[in-house]
Amino acid sequence: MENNLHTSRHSLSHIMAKAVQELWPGTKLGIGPAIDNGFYYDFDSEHKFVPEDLKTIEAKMKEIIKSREKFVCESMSKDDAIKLFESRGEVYKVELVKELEDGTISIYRTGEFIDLCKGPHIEHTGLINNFKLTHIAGAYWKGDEKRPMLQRVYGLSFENKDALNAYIKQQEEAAKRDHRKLGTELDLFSINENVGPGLVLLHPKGGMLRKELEDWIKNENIKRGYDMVYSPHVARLHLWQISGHANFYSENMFQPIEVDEQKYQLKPMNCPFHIEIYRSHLRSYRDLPLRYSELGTVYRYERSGVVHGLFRVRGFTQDDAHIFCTPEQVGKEVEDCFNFALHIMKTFGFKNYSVELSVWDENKPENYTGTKEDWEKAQAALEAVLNANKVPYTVHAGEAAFYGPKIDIKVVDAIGRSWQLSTIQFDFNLPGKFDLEYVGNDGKRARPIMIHRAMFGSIERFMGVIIEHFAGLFPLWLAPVQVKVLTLTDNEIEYSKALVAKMKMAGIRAEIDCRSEKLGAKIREAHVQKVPYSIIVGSKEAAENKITLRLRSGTNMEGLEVDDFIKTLKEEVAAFSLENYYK
RNA sequence: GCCGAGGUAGCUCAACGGUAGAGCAACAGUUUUGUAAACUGUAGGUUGUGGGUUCGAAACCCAUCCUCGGCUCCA
Repeated sequence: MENNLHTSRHSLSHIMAKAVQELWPGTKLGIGPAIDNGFYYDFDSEHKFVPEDLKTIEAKMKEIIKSREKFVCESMSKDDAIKLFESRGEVYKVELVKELEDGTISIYRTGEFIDLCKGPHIEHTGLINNFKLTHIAGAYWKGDEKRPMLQRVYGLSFENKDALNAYIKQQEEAAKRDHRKLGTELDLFSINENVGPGLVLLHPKGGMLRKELEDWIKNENIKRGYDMVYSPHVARLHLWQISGHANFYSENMFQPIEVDEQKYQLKPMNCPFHIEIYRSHLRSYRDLPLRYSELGTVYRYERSGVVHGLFRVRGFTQDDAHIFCTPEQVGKEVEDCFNFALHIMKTFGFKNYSVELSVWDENKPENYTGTKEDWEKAQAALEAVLNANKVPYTVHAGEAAFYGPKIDIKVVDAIGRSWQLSTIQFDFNLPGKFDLEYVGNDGKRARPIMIHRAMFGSIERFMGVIIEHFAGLFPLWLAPVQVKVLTLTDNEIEYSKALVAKMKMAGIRAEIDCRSEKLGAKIREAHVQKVPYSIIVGSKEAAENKITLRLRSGTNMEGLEVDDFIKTLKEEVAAFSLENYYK
């Protein structure tokens, strides 16, 4: 069934291309594959597609579908294929054919329409039963920004109309948990035009969420033997020249600023600072491994079209750490980092994540520092950890950092895009650049190995991901407001204020809602703001010195002792638990 | 950065060449409420910004900034 769907999606892309060429003769074809939810085709056309064209194309496609035209496969020699596509002006197809290995080439005809294609296809166009064109976007030919930009038309297609509608419905539901939308609704953060693109303002509730995350990760670091360090946001450009960032990373850096005729650079990474701390003493093998951690705020110049909510910003804080160790220690250190990352996935309840091993592109050594031998050794070391832990992973060539290979963990956002969180990176560039040393047990100087790692990745991105993951319904320990006390009348204000004060003293984030609104309105507001627990106080509660608890689900628990409630709440918080999450 | 679509009140949107409006939120008053929105009123905008066209511009043109969907790139 899955294969059939893939085939019919691919056939749809042919039908769309045929429709477009009939509507706008002279349109050249790029590529047109089936994708996860449908299909697309890239066109080079003098006609600039506008959204209204989608309806026109759809109508034309429906005609083609009605005509039940056959998909006919033909084989021919490479030379004949080149001649055929040249005669039709299909320059992109000619380029594709030329890249194919010598031998027989297959093409598919649908009436007059011809496409280079290895198939398979459905038998005839009449077998298509549903599709919907969704949007137009630009896409570089062969994904290369130096090549022409083609116009890509996307379409959706599923087994049947119900499945298509279900998909559209699901996307609409997913959009409701978009962190940018929830960020405004729950008053967590804003990104303001005066401040600048990609620069985040955390409002009090977002600030509290971040504080909880920071406390948690600092604790986890300390438990695992990390030291905490702090470093400045700028440093002399000289530092970045030593590290190589000024050469290999300059495209991603803000322009230097001049102070007292010296150039200073806003930091895009924290590594050089931690290295300078390492260099502040002569180190012994007995000192290693040294693990320096910092919530380091970095600034990167991101091109204007790529910033995206909290996911891709220009100023962000990494839960960064650098581990300096001997070659013998490196395997265990990488493994510990990897398990740390898995611990995060578990604590926050992520089940849908993927592990990637990012290695260099050996055809482009000029983009990297280090020798071939370095790279192969390091990649083998990372691979060994993944294999030993029996983790499924994929290898991505050319996605390594310029200074070394890495293990990345990615999670999927509300609408299916995947974002990198944890990263564990090998570095054989910086120890050499900064001439790092330690004294071995033989009394000789040796070069330490350096590992960069971030577990959340960046706190901003991580916050964005958990906002979507929990759809704003944070587990108790993360909820910016944990308890809202709702008064029934003004007579209960005094008792309620005392309750709030008592909870605050116990370390619970409680607020009062004593507006002159009806109880229903206060409950609604607390619900919309996704507060985990509400306490309702009327004359009965105040007289008996008790509380009525209302859970997020709507369940009520009457006649509770305040002290008991505080105790249970504190236990739930301390457990960092997702157990009570759905109650 | 590139292709395309957009920026109107705090939020969601309307008006689309002829006096900028609505709902929610905010604020004030009234109401004192028992489980998902009380009532009345008030205030809030050089329509992103800067130019231009026009008797007249939120609307048309140019530039620029920002946002969104992709591409490319990344934590």
